[in-house]
Amino acid sequence: MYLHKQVFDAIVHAEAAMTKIPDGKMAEPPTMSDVARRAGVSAMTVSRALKKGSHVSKATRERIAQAINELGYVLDQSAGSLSSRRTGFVAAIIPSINNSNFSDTARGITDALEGTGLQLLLGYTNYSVDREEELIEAMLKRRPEGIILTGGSHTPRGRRMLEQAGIPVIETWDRPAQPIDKVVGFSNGEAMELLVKTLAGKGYQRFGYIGGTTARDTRGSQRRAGFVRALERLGLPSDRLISFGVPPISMEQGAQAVVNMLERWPDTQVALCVSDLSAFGALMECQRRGLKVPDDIAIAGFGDYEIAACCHPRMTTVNVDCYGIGRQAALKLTQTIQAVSAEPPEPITVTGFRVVEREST
Amino acid sequence: MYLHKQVFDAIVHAEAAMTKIPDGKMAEPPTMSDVARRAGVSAMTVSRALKKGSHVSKATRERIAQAINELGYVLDQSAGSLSSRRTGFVAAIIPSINNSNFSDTARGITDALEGTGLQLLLGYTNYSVDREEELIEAMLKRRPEGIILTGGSHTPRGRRMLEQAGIPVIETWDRPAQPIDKVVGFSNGEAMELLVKTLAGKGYQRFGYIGGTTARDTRGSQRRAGFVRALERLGLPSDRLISFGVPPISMEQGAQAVVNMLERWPDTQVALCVSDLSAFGALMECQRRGLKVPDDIAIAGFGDYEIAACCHPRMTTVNVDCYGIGRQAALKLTQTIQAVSAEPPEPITVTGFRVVEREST
DNA sequence: CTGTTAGCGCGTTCAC
DNA sequence: GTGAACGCGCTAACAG
Repeated sequence: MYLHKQVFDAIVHAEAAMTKIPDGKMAEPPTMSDVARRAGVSAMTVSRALKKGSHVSKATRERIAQAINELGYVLDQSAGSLSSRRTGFVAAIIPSINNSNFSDTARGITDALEGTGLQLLLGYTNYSVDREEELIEAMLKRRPEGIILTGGSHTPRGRRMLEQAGIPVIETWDRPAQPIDKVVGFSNGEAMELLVKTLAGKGYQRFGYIGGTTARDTRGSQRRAGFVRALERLGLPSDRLISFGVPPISMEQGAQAVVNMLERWPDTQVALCVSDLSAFGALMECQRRGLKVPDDIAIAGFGDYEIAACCHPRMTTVNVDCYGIGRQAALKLTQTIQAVSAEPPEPITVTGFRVVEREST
Repeated sequence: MYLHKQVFDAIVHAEAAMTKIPDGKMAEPPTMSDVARRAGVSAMTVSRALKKGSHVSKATRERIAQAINELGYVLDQSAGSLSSRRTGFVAAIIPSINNSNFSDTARGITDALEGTGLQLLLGYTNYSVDREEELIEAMLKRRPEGIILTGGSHTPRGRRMLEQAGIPVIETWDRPAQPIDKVVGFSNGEAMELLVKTLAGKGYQRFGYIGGTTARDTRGSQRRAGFVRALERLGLPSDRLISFGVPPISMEQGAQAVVNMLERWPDTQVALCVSDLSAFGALMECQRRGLKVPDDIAIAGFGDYEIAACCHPRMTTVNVDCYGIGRQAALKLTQTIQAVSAEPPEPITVTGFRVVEREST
């Protein structure tokens, strides 16, 4: 599959560099030495010219720039990292990329990394801890300078790899009982408790809960636990729980679940859903069936997705600082990396949440 | 920031490897030689044992496995790639991760890469070609074995880097006039034309279009062009065009745009939107204003997002094979990589689309 | 089945 | 301001 370097070099230097070789195969990219030769300097000088803040005379810098241009040279960073012992990227693992809560977190990470010389390498697990373990290993093989995880549940082997990786580890979106290293998150249970209390304060008494199978979605099961806890404290019944399939939870599942709930407990006053997406599905299904929301049944979600602010009626939900979680996680990461020279950051940052009351309750 | 390797080694080998050094700094990860020493073999044998399909005796394989376990060793793939000249990953650049159309494509890529030994490295541009150029460079610095792009519009420099990278390049979600290399996509213009024709066939005559500022969203502007073209062919007016801000287009923008449209052209019969998300925003806004959809005004979207099938009334839209685009792009990529030994794939694959008629029209 | 040698492309380090 | 030697951690190639 690969030609010998020498063979390539012969061709590359005979033809113009970096064009297609006659038989259709691709040429090898030029190296720093190729650039150096063309510019009449040493490779070291090219390396310096490519790094900002290093002293190279204007004249040679320009000759090098021209050579780079002519050859279409792109630095081989993997070779550079080997030598400098810095790979220049951090890994982040999120459950799903198609979920604006988590992609907002990714955006927060990206933004906070801006200007640090660190790049984000993103992976997604589809809510599977086994897939997470695979990803952790695949990431660590590339030697990230830090790693950001979603949640505090990992396989034993995944956890062990993280502990031994010798890099900062930030767990987010949760408050793990036994953090691996640093944490940026909030209690999903408390957030759901707050929602229940807020709605109970408005007079609702018969609450139902719609969520996914608990085993697979840690944050979802914490929200459910918070739901039950809050109702128990209020002395209200807490047994109206509908579970549907595994995450990623779909809108359609919310639609089916609310039907299920109204069949079993027709006098339910308010349905709380594990996320705005299932809440939206429930809301639309109610409308389809001619039920008035919130008069016939109230509905609330979790996450404050765009859809919650835009649907009709607008959805009551819990806003969590997705973007801020990402920003602060990345910040804590870079601070930890620089901790040799500066003060190490706090091990735990608790992020806020708040109930957003809208028309659906 | 970093200690000398020697210093680390001294500490690491004095203490147990890979634990925190007393003062809180992290230890360097163990190397293959560390594992080899502990297992009483050469580094090369460790390398072989780590690679499936290579012949290492059961006894030594087990000793190595134990040493790896005890040390918590994880292969340094970046060093390996330098030597083997294979990085084991492909790059994909999509406009937004928080968009189920594109994340479905990413999922298709991931799935098609399964078992090939190739990993996906994902980047997102926020619909900016400048950001795309940055990403292309950042990706190429890590030497991907192939690259998958969204759309056919790139900066001149981005295009040049891609042409010279010496790796397969797949442009997707579009049919570029001058492809860089291979293409997996469809004509966004034709797809929108088909939607217009289908709805005209149902008797609609006064069409409006809601989309983003055209300069920034190539696929959006192609859809708009298709809209205009189809109406001209049908001899119907094609001047009812509402443009709102830059992508990513939000639901809220769709809501504002439909209001705008109904103020300017109150007798509009059907509003076509650049995507289901803006169409949904428009739909909800109409309901808020007491307009009946589709009786007072019909609405259609583009993309067949989950929300289109779930909202009330359900949304007419154009289904495009997002997942299939990803699958086929990755397939074409791996086929091209292996093309030295096998048949090279077709340069262009055209993917399908179809109108999904629902209740909103 | 296993070891040795060499070198991947670059940055560190030191010398000039 | 510039260059030469060396090594990062690993694997290809060859030898045994």
